[in-house]
Amino acid sequence: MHETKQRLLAAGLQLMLEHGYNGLGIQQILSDTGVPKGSFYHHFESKEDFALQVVDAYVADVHALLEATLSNGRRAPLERVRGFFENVRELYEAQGYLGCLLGALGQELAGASEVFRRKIDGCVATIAQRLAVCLEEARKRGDLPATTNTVQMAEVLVDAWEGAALRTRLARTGQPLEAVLDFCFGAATAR
Amino acid sequence: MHETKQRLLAAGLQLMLEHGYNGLGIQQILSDTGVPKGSFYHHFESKEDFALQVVDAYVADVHALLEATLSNGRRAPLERVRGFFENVRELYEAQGYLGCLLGALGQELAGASEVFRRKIDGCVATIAQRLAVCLEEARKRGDLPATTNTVQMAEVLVDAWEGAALRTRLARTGQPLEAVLDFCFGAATAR
DNA sequence: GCATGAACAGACCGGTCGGTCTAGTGGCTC
DNA sequence: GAGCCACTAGACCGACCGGTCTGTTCATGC
Repeated sequence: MHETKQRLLAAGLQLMLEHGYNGLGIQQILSDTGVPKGSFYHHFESKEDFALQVVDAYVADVHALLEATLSNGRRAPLERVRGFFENVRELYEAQGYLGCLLGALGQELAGASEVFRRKIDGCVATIAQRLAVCLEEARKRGDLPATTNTVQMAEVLVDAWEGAALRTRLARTGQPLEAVLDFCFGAATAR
Repeated sequence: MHETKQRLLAAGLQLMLEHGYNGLGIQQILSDTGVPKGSFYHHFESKEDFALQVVDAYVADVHALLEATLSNGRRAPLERVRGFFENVRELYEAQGYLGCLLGALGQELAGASEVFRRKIDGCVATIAQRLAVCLEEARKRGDLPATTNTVQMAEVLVDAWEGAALRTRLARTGQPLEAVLDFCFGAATAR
């Protein structure tokens, strides 16, 4: 991918986390990156197109992290799932506790834009599906009660996580993230 | 309170849930309510002042519901807490699954506005505190394990709920709300 | 019947928005 | 070295933004 385009996407991720979609003007992206407007509209059809590509880049990173953590055969499957979230928490910390881009854009735009609503819902669902596979593995090993609905549990895990990410954004602390993990993982196993 | 002001606040709640803060123009509020701009700026200092008052009205409703459900002495305390969330779920359903205003504005504005960040964080924390009181009552009765940290549990409950509310907004279903409640209440007691 | 001030009414303002347009530039191919 | 095209560059556009201003209406107290 062209270097200018990459620079724009990287800046877009950071700026959109901070200001949201409507709160972020094209001009600010251009000033921050030193890219002229002509280049921007050469690489992207519109602001919406740009934001959707920023989301794509973001979820690509998430899936890379999923791949890296979930397929690690040496750890127990439940450990791998928790390890994934712990890794994401560290990422949030490095970004100054601004939460999750999917949650931020989802909240802001789901009410007004079907395109974003569907897109982000799909991204979240896909992430949950990958976690569900690993949870199912744990269930079969007896690490989870045999009656556990692992698909639903993965959904709950992701949803609760997104809520904790929002709180992290509000309180500027990582504490909600830890708390939600402790609760969910403590709860799920000891049923 | 003046009737015009009330009309503006009521419309503001609905419109802000749908379009967010930055996505909602003053003009649209005025068209929807038939109120001229002069009246708007007579009742409110600015758009920000308006939004903060919309939030105030929203949390006042939430606290009224908390009062109504939590102080009901006939039900067990844990039942009352769950009953509160069930009531909120019905509210969301009536609004077409647009989620929670605190979550929506929190996500959109926490990164850019300290005023909103602090305000909404405070509102969420206060709600959690009231739930914690009821959870503590449950713990003392033996409905929760004696070791339960009820303050933290209340926080987790609220955070997870906000996450489910976001998902509800994305998927336009009440299902995530039910799932998170089932998980949390099933988990908390059977530890 | 007159003064007062809250509330209504909307024209108007500068600034910023997303987006377009034309021009220029550098490097590749033949 | 001519032609081509991806890319850079930024002036420019109409629309719309939040907010101000001037004026009017109307209920109330005296």
